[in-house]
Amino acid sequence: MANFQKLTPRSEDYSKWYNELVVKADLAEQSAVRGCMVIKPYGYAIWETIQAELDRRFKEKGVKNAYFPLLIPKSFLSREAEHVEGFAKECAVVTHHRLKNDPNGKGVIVDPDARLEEELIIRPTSETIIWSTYKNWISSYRDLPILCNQWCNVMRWEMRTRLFLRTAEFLWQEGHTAHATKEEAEDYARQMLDVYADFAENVMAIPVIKGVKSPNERFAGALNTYCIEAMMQDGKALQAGTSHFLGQNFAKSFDVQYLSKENKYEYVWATSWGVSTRLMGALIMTHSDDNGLVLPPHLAPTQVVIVPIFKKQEDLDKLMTVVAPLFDKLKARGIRVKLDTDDKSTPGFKFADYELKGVPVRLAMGGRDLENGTIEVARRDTLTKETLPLAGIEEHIVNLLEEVQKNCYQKALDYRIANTREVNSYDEFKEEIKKGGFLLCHWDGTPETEEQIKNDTKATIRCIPLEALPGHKQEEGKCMVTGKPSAGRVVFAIAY
RNA sequence: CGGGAUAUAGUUCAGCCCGGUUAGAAUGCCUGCUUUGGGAGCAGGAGGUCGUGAGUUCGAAUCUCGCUAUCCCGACCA
Repeated sequence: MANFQKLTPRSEDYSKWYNELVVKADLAEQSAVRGCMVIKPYGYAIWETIQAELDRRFKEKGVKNAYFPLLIPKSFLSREAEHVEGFAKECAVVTHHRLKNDPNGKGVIVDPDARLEEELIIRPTSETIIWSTYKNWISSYRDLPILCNQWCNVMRWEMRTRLFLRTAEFLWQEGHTAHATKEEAEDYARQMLDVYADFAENVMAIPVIKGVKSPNERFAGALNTYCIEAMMQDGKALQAGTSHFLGQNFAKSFDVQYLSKENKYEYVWATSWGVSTRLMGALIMTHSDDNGLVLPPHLAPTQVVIVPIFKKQEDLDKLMTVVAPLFDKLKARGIRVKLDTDDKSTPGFKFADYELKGVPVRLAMGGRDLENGTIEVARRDTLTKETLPLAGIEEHIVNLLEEVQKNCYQKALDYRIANTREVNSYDEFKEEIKKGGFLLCHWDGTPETEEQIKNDTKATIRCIPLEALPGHKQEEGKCMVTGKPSAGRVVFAIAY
């Protein structure tokens, strides 16, 4: 094996480990354009599973997919003052529409005569273009609700980027809904939060805290922002999804009104909600270990890999009489299974490589197993293996995949619980926050106090939990900084 | 945008301080043989405008200046 390079261990340098893992597990790589990534086939396959699972859940909620343009007229972004303030600093602007040959013979230059009358903004999010369109779609209460989603790319010109976690261009879905009443819109924003939480926990095996954002962390232009927050293995928080109740802000900015049953004009109520390729970062930092990626089975492009161990073609032929039917049986059970008969790399290499790629279950069969009627079953999450009778192994594999899925979730949840603690004084807070994790504290509800805490410690309020966390009560108290009354403990953490 | 560093083979890096024929290593890649139950071994081979532009010099990867790009720290952001 000579100088094969292992991953940097997490304990040594967590962010180095992350960067290496993303590249070595073949998920993504840096592109020629600063801040933009190439998502490689293996990484994209995982994203496609995320898309498929979410898309199905959206459709169950009555959502339809649509597509709105990449480019947004600059004037649209001026309509909603608060909204534009949130994004103005990170927008890419299209100013010209033509290139021409450089008269000095050095390739092409931007044709100065081709300046756009109105500059176009590459979407940082699509509220404005969508609401300018919804205006044309809505005239009566009969047109409501409108429940649209789009899968697309957006661009936010970030200063500092990291693969999946923060890139200048990223993939996401953005849902945009229009409702007749405030109650319906608020309820819908909440429902979509539940969709996200259900998806995160049951498919990605990531435990999340459902909550509301404090005013400082709220989406620009929203009246209320709901979120799901997850804890990474280094104790930092990562926002995994958001759902906004936008009130009538965009309806008023774009003059979207409907005629009610009572023949009165009313402004429409709105929501928007989204998750992005950042979920890939959450996935990696929740489950993976020093040997590589760990994928929960529900998300793994390959759930089971079968590795026959052979020296000669005859050996493989013999093994195939057993392994090929097994492959078919597993496939028939709906398992995403791969049979690796490649003779160009050794079993040892394959074992290490499938571990790096996070394949949940690995089956190995060689001459000894063939004689004994057994097969070696290795699970990625625990790195354990056992030799089992081949007869009826499919049933075991089906159950094992579910067990791995559950274990991934439980491990992550145990970690979060172990690193979530109540803190009552600000002095204690300043010490505890250095250790990472979530701190449950009383806060007086003012942006000023949150700002002060952020300046002192870099910690922010990740959310105001909607329900009590396991092992903790929702209770009134006094703000740890000002001593003023607090309605309940909120979650503080250092965030990604 | 401030502060620091780096730029040499596909990748990671050595060489630079102290200028001198043909710029090295590891890994990866290609070929052949031998191998295959935890990242195989041996032999051979291909692969470089030394980021870019100027300057100093008989001579520059090496010294000087400009430019560009990347990375780290800060600021900004979710």
